[in-house]
Amino acid sequence: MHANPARSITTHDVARHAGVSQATVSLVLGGNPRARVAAATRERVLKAADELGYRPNILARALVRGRSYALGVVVPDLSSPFFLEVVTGVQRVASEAGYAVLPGDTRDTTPSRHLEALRQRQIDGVILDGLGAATLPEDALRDLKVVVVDEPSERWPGVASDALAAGRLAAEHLLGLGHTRLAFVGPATDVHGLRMRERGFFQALRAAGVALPSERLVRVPATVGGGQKAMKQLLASSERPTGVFCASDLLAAGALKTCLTSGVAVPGQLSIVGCDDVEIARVVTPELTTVAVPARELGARAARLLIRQLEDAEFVPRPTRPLPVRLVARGTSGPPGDRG
Amino acid sequence: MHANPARSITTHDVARHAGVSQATVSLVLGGNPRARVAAATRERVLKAADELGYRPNILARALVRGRSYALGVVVPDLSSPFFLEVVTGVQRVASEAGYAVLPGDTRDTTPSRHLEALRQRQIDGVILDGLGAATLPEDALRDLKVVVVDEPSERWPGVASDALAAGRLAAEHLLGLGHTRLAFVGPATDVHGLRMRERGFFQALRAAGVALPSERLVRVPATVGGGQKAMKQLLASSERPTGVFCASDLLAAGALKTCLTSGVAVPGQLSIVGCDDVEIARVVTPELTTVAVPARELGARAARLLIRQLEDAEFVPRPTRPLPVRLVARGTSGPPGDRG
DNA sequence: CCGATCTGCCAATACGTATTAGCTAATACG
DNA sequence: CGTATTAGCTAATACGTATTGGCAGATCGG
Repeated sequence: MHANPARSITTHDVARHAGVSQATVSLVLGGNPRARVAAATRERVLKAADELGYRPNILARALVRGRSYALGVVVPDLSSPFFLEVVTGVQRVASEAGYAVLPGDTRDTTPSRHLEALRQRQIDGVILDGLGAATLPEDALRDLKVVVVDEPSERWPGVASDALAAGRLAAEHLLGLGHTRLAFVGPATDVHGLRMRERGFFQALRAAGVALPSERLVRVPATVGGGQKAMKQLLASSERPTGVFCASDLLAAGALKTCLTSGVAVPGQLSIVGCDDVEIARVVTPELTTVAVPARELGARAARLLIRQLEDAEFVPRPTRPLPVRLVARGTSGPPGDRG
Repeated sequence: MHANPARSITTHDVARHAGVSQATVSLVLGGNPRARVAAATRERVLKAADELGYRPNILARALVRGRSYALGVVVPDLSSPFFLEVVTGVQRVASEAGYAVLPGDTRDTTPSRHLEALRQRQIDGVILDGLGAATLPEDALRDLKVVVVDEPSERWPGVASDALAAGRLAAEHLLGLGHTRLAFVGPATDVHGLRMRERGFFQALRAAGVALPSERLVRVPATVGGGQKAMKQLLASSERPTGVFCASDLLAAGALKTCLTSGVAVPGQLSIVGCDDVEIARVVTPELTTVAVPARELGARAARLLIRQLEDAEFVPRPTRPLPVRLVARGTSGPPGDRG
């Protein structure tokens, strides 16, 4: 009935136009540089391809090569600036290398279901961040290359930030300012990176001989709203903390907001330290003191690690050093009891 | 040499296991409900597919059907919460309908180049937002279904918010509070939606007989930094405005920040109205008065419109009414000269 | 009981590309 | 000049699925 009105240019068209076979066109344009083709022929093919505006059909290529040149990235929540930044890093590196990226989060699905959808698209590999990858069912990742972010694993290679140091730096900063009544705000989670932030914080407190009673350990969802709620709770507690470490900047922003609207001076009466150093840290007033985590770099490295595995069958990933984090002292931290 | 170690289950495998032909399997599983297959046979095939854990190879399907079930979304900047929200809306609807989404921005590439990459992936259609789509080269979109967001066009169907009303509502809100020394802060852009916000604002001023001298029209990039810069400029001007409309919440957040750090009371000495109502509007203190734009709904509708075109060849998109916006009065606006 | 009609299935082919085995012609070498 | 070798190309096939034309058997009408 209807011949496709605007069928796209194929290798067959190029072949006809250049007076060679389709196979030869494929040899020239198929990306295989070691193919033996006479220089003159190669020229003719390239010229014909150019004139016709040939563009390879990546789907067809994927089908025959068994490689789709597409990667998945799965995070809990793409609206979280931290994860978004990770994905951005992945995107940059991947598209540079000719890979497409299919980002997805698990806000309205489960990791397994999402991975299933990705598998049907024949993605070559996937980057997992913030999912507690260890708890995923065995075969959700079958014959898929996997790289995990911020989560050490026997099964898969990964990249990580120095989350332990993040917690420690926050603690040392507050302790160094003279705070001893401290609080921790974070989500109840089995995500390794977040657990490590927490652990680093408590280790440093213990090392300094500072105790933290359980009423100053507040568990809330890692959102702005969670931060507000946590701070309300802390302000109402019998012995108010003078320094609070929030496991993410969103939490810290929420905590700060509650302070400002409750008339609690920051950092005069209360110091707040966040974690991540995402844009929001510099938007609120005063700007957040926080621990900078190289999210984009994490994503970029994860992508490189994954692609390297895909392109080089020999490549065996070695465990890598965690990426350093650093404390960025800004406006929400200062000595305790200082009203100015 | 190496037979694929874990080749996935194909229709052939299912066929063998069920004792039917591959064609029959395809008829049963190929999604074509009007296929004539005996109930008993259909059962056998479904059972076999289930037992083997068959999952269709979408790439192969795409190749033969000439449809990839993948959509592109192109925006200027995915780190902008507004565009991100649009993309989220697209994602939701698209994945519901079995389409994959390839989001991309043009921060480090051009629209044309990005579209070229998407074309090679054989995407079925693309949603464009904030790109000044009218200026795209003709054939960057050849044989692609296109839907534009916030941009009326002869060539392509689209969905839009009532950007004119957004500007007008902001103006009327400020005028209604008694402000007459107003300012506008926005990017220099040819993006239609942003132009309309601007136009709506100025129309309402004119209707009220309020003039706005050019020194109170400030052009800066639509970022937090841009907002800070713009506000610095306005505060330094000979006749300070008492009310400022910023074309986006990021700008407004930046403007607010400059006020807070400069000791200018908001809304006591200066009122600020943003636009978009993204999360940041409720994170800053005081919370931003802003015009809520249904970004996610825009994305969702754009996706539905695009998919509808793809699935139903008969479907002819009709121009649609712009989505309503509404003013959300929060903490950054109040009567002029009020020091409280 | 025979032709017509319909049902249910399958063989074959196509989609666009990559890859391999093999063919031809040219070159090398004795 | 004859044979071995190589360079350069092509025919054929595969990837996994969808689709169509047709075939065998069943059903129906008279």
